[in-house]
Order: sequence, then structure tokens, then C-alpha cells
Amino acid sequence: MSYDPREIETKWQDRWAREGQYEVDPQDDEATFVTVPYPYPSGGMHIGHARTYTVPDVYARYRRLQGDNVLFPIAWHVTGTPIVGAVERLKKGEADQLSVLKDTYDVPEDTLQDLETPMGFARYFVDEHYKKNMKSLGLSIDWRREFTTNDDRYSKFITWQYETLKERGLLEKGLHPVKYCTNEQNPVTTHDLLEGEEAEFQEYTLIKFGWESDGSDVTVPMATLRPETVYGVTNAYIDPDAEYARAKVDGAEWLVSSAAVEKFRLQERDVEVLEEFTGERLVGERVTNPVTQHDVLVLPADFVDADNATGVVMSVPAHSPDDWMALQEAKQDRDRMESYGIDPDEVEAIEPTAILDVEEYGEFPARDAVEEHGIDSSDDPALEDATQEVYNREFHGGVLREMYGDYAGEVVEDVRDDLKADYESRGSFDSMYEFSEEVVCRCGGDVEVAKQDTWFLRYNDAEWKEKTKRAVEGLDAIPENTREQYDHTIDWLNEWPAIRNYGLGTRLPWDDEFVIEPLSDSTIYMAYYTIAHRIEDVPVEELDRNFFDTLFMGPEAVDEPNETALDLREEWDYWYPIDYRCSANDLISNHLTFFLYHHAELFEEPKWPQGITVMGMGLLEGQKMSSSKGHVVLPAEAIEEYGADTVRFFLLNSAEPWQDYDWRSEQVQSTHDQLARFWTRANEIIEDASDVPDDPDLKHVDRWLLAKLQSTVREATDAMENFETRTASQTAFYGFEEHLKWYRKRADLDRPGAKWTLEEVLRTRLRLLAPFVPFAANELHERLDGVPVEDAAWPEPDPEFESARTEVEEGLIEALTEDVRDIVDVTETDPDTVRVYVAADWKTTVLEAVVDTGPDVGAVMGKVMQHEELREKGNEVNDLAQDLVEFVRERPDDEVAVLSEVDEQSVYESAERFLEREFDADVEVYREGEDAYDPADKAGNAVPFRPAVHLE
RNA sequence: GCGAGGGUAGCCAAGCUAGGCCAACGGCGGCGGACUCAAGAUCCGCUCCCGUAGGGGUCCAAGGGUUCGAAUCCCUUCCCUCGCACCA
Repeated sequence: MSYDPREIETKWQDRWAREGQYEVDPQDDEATFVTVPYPYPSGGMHIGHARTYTVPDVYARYRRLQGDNVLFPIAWHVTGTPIVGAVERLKKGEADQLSVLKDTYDVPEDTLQDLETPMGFARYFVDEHYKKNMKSLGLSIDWRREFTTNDDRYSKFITWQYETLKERGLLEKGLHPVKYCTNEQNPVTTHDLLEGEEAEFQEYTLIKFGWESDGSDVTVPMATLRPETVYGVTNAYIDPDAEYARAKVDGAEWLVSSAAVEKFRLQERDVEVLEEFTGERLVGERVTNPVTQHDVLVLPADFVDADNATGVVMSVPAHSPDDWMALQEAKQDRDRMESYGIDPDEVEAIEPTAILDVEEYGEFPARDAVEEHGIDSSDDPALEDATQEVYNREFHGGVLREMYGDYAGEVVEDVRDDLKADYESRGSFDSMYEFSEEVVCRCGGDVEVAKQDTWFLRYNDAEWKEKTKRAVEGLDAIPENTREQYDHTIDWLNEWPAIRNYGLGTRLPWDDEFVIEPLSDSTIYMAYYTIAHRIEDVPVEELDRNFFDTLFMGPEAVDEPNETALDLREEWDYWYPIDYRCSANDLISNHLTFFLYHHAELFEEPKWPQGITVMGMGLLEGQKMSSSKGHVVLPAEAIEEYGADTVRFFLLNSAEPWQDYDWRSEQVQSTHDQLARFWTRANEIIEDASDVPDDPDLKHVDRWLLAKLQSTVREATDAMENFETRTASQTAFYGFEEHLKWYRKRADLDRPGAKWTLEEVLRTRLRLLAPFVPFAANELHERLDGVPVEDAAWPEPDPEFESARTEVEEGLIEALTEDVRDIVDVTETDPDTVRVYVAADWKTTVLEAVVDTGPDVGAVMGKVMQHEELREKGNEVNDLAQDLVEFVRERPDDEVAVLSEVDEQSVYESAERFLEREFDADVEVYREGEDAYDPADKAGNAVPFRPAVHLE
């Protein structure tokens, strides 16, 4: 019977849908609840997504076979801007977007207009991609519970969550930097950018130098990323030709570049320009360092970028290679200084001030670095490397000198933030945001940092952190090494802006100008699954605080419990907590940790998540997948080509869930071929099933194969308990195929005993493989036993067939076969006779001594020498004892323990016929001594469990 | 820089958490054979080097160390991937 996966797959898919196979409700069996992040349908589904959702499915199917009542639900995440953005780009007719939709995801031309609303767009990909694919993949989802995060009832749930958090003081209002397009006058997301997607917000410290101008005090803020160098400032630079302005900033008079004026406005400062002029105005002036009170000279410099930060910079030549070179050049360029009315001698007199010590350099690190890199001009590209090197070393190893008072003797890294905050509080410093690189909007407009009012989640709250840490403690973190990543994330997690200005989702309950952002509206929604199908019957108006309080906190928590909520509470109570959350490993640092935070806060400890399994990334033919480049494989195509079972099996078998995997079509094809072979052989066994006796006569090889089956069950079960899908499927499938290969060679398969054995093996393996290849496994199991495999149970090892002795015995035959083959290969002969010599009895006596006394040559010899017969053999015994000590030491204990039960000679004799077939030669088995026919004098080489061999 | 994960034979990739059954599972590719008119599929064997007796040599990023014994433990160095926040 040929393997046509699509035929059986559609059959089972229909049957599951018809019977509502995976629709589950509370009952007596133990509840298991697994979830996976709901898909974000801002585009189609590719093979990487297929794996994401198959991992929990395999575990769900495993738990069901173990007898659990398992819930595996799904929903759709549509919150935020990506879908809105995608629709915008579609409506604008952007070529890239059209290509992704039409070429990568095969959206028909005449359907495109349906995608021109956000929910229409989402709906298309949900229906045409996600749902279809999930069903053809055979995911055991309870489809009654699906919803979107834009649904009214879901919003009521999120509203409850955020009102509760606000009431508990875990939400806070504040200002926050955002990317802001100065052309569109709107905040923008990374997706909206043409350039600078990698740009980071940098917080510059502004050191407020003072300038006396026409009798009034003007602040000249110098922007720096190294505020601790304030004591090393020797002069300042300004671009003499750029536009600058004197302006009232938050009530004080400042001098900054005209560009900076705009930045300050965006950063929520009150700015009023008093007059504008070029930078030359400040050249040659003296400004006062607010910390040291020293006056320093302002020099002209064309390397100053007036568009960056304030457009005025301070110079620390001792510690900045840039500044060092600039100062050297300024000193040499006397004419230029004079042209600006500066006395060149005054410039000449400027000396660097060293303010910290660092191991790698002498008094002036900047000078040393410049010399080391052989830099002789400020245009030298190596200057950047030198600067980076000095900055790094000084940051991690620079020790501040005595002028720093309380901070003297400290390393920069440890005190920079404190020092900065300190001077800021004294009014000497201020700060502003700037990007690390230029950022340009898709509209072509310049993007700047703006500060906006935002609501934050207070993830830095000490009590909340502590609670969440406890949640991590109680968690089954898979793999275990992710545990410290959660802890680490909790440690550094700060306030998180939880709202956006626009996008889909739930409005902030007390300010509907804002919408709750995607990472914040997806932290406890798993609880919503437990009631999602039944809450549909509750009028939206009824879903108030009281309703959800009743539902999640119980009747005691409210004055008047809502009856419907009380009813639904039973569902929630039955399914919660989550047993396993399967998610991506790169989400540990935000989403997964938020998930823990919110559970820890909003639910009682018994309802906290039990486990998180993290999943690795996918590659396609060794390369990153990319929908914009069309470098993706669509699940529908893969399933059509190979079948869903092959796709599932490949995805789960090629790596453990948390490891990265690589979809290679060549390998997938090979997986398909292996499954096809399995299918063919299974059907042969099923066709033979009528000949199989109830009480078979089992031979040694049959028992051996059955013993291997038991250890396979044991290993596969252990692996599944740990989510090791690769190990489990590898063991049950490929591992066992190796045993079968040997078995087919060794056994006479026409015997009733062999047929019984093969049927038993098939039945058990179908159960072990059912989670991975549910279609084929169900079909075959039903043909074999009359019921689908999912109605059967996960196998347990049968003690009757476990036998270390049988395994050791069969191992001897394998080893002997291999030895003979080796000799044949090496000698390139084709023997007529194979003589096998089992070691003499006295050698066995020595082995027994080793087994008894343990692998210690001295002790063994002591014991053995008590035998007179052995004493006579002296050195020979000593050599043998050494060999056997090695032999025992290298073998596992349970194997050593059964050695004495094994009768080597009869084991080989029982395999004579097999060996004769294998080598097409006569096989004779002798015992060393005992008048063995030994023409080549080989018998003496025999050692217990390593017979001597002679070929002729 | 900080945090995490890696570097294994032509390629992919096990094993390393509990050191010895490791020349190192398995797959792909390659070579040879069986079957066949032939191809495909399937099956069998080989695939680090040397070797006319089951052996020996060298090897698991590089270099040290611990040990009777290390791919596996410790130290140092080099290289790669991912995350580092307002992006889902």
C-alpha cells in the first residue's frame, strides 16, 4: 500500500472537525493547559510559525495519551500598529508591500481590496493562512475559544486588568522619549523608518557652562556622553559658521544651536528664541565650568556638528583622542586663531588636565593612544578606533583622581550615574536625548527625539519584582538555564511605557486618547481562554470590574458576586494555572517576563504559571527567513508536497524545541521517505495480523527486540516529560529502526513468534509516535487495533520483557559478527570455515574474580592467586587480569551484574546458522583447550566475552 | 560593554548536565554491491590515515591543567550567533 499522506490527512482532519475531537470541558481527569503566543496576523504564515504551534501540540497530544484532559487554545493578536501600518503601505501601493502580499503570500489580486482595513487584513491572514494551516497541520486546538484582541469582550477584560493595576499603584504617568517625525508631526515606529532603524536613544548630559554676555548670565550647555570628565575640560569648541540662538529655556537664558532649539521644544521644554546669530559670536569668549569654576576659551572648529545635541562641545584633550588632535591642530594654526581675534599664545598655553588613571596608559591616555595608532591628523580614520579604545578602557578601568572628592578612587563604570545625578540635582548638569545616528522617516522627514506623556508599568517596583522572582522560583523553566535569564531580566527591568497614541486594541480606560500596546495587553490573556467560548453569551455591558473580580478573585472579594461570573469561575478554576507556556527564547527579556509579572500580581500563587518552554529560531536552507525577500516556505506548500506528518516530524525531530533548527528541503524529503518506508512496513505487518497467535513461541532474538522496545519506551517517556521532542522521536523512530535492521537480519520473520513480536513493536511505536505523526499513527493504529491511537494509552515498559542478560547475549553476537567482518575486510579473503573459540574456564574464573572484587588489579591478583591452577600460569594470569579490569571498568554496572549468567558458548552455538548465512561459510564453535581443532593456534587469544576467531 | 548560547570528521548534526562501552549516533552527499533490460525506488557494505587477523596512529576551535583515563571537568585565548527595551 503506497503512502499518500494527503489522503489520510484530510480524512482525519474532517473526522476531528466533525466530532469536535479537541473541544474540551472540565471533567474528572486531570487538567493540562498548554498555550503558545497567539499569532500576529500582520502577514502570512511561514514554516517557522508552523513549528512554533506544533511544539505545544505535540506535548498536548502526549499528555492526552497519558490520560489528561488537555486544553490547547488559540486566538489572534491584532493590537498596535503593525497591521495598521501594513494596510497603510498597501493602500499607498508600496511595491515592497505588494510584493510581500502577492508573491510571498500568494494573495490573489482581486482579494487585495478586502485587506484595506486593519481587521479585513487580519481576517484574511487568519482565515486563509493561520486557520487553514493549523488545521492541516493537525493541531489539536479547541476552536470554540478563538477571539481577537480587538473584540469588545476582550477589551473589557483588559480594562479590568489595567484598572486593577492602576488602583494598586503599578501604573504611573510620566514623560518618555519617542521617535517623532518632524514632517508628519507624529510619533513613528521602527516600521515607518527609511533610515536609522538601529538608532538608539542616547541621553546626553548637558554641562551648564556659564557665559557673561552684555551683563546677563547665559548658560552654554555642553553635550557629552562622559559627564565624569568635567574636571578635565580645557576649552570648548563651536562651529563659527552654523546658526545659533540665544533663547529662554524653561525660564533661563541659554545659548545653543538653532537645531537644538527645535529639539528642546520637542523634549517638552519651554523655549523662546531671543536672538539668532552664527557661532562666531561665542568664539574667543570665555565660559565658566560650573563644577570647577574655571574659565575656558571657546575655539572655532568645523568638526562640531551643530545638528547634533546642543552644537557646543567641551574639550578634554587628556582623555579624548579627538580632542587631543583638535587641540594640537588649533595650536599650530596660529593664523586661523588670529583671524578670529584669539591670541595664539593663549591657545598655545592650554595644557591637558588628567583626571583619572587607567592601567593601560600613562599620564595622558589620549596622547598614548594617538601615538600607538600612529595618528598624525584629525582626518585619520584610525582616530575613531583610538577614541573607542580609550573610552572603553577608561569606562571599565579608569580610576578617578583626588579632585573628585567623594568619587575619588572609584572606577568610572561604578559612579558615572551617581555623579551625574548628583550634579544634576545641584543644577550644574542637565540632560537631553539624541539619536545615536541619523533617523529618517519613510515620508522623508527628519525624525527627532520627542518627549511625550505616557503611562508606565512600574516593573521597577521592588515588591512587584520580589513577587515575580518567587514566580520564577516555582517555575519549570525549560531548558533550565533560562531561569537565570528571567531573574536577570527582572533585575534590570525598568518602567515600561504601556500605551501608544494610535493602533488597534483596548483604549486606556481613563484616557481614551491612548491605546494599550501589544506587549502590555497580552500578559494574562491565557486566563481568558478558559472562558472565551462562554463569555460570548454574556452581554458586553455586564463585563465590569465586579464581573471579573468575581471571576478571578472569587465571591469573597466582592460585595455582590456576579452569578454568571461565579459559574464561569469554575471553568477558570479547573484549567488554571497554565502548565506550559511555549514561547520564543528572544521573548524572555520582555514578553515572558511581563507574563510572569502580571500573573504574580493579579492571581493567587497557586494560579501562577507552572512552566515555560522556550523555542529556538528557524533557518531556511541555512539562512534567515525573510518574507520581504521571499525567502520563506509556506506551510500549505510544504504540506502539499510532503504531507503534514512529514512537516511535523521534521520540525520536531531536527532539533529540541529550544534549539535553532534549519529547514532543508533535502532533509525534509529524506524524512518523508523514511515515513513512507515505515508506512509500507507497518501495512505489511497489519496485513499479516490474522496469522499472529495469542500465545507465541518467542525466540531469543524476539525477546531481545522486545527488551529494546522496553528501553525505548522508557527513554521516550523520560524525554517527553522534559519536552525533549527530538530525543523522544529520535529514540522511538530512528533509534528503533536500527534495532529492527539487526532483527530482520537475525530473525526468521516467517515464524509466528516473529510476527507477534513485530506486531507488538508496531503497536507500541505507533503510540510513541502518535504525538509527532498523528495522522499516520491514527490511521495505522485503527487498521491494526480497530481504534485510533488517540483513544489508546501511552505505553509503559513491560517488566516481563526487560532483560539486561538478553541484551548482553545479543550484543555478543553483534560483536562477533563485526569482528569476523573486520577480519574478512582486512585480509580480503572469503572464508569457507569460521572457527570461534570461547575462552577457557580458568579465564572465566579470573573474570569472576574481577567482577567480585571490583576493577583493581592488585586485589584481583590477590584473590586469584589462591587458586593453585592459576598460580601456575603466573604472568599470563596477570596480563589477563589487567585486560579484564579494563573490560569491567568500561562497562555499565547492570551489564557487569549479569555477566555470570551468560553462557557464552551456547550463545555462539545458537547463532551458528545466522553466521553461516551471513558469511556463507561453515561455522564451528569450540572451547579453548578441550581438544579444540585449532590449526592456526588462535584459541589462546580468546578472552571471556571476546572469543578468538580463525578464518580458513 | 552586559546577558545568553555555540564552535565535533565533506556538509548538517548527536554526545558533552552524572569523565571510560567514542574514531565518536544519525542524516545528507560520495564510493562499491544486490535487484533491474535500464533508470528510479528499495536493500546491503564502505566513507580520518596506515595495516593481507579483529590492530595501530592522529582527532572533537587553539593552548595549558586535573585524572590511571577527557570531545566530555578547570583555566586562558580566538571566532560565531542572539537579546539589551518602547519593536511585535
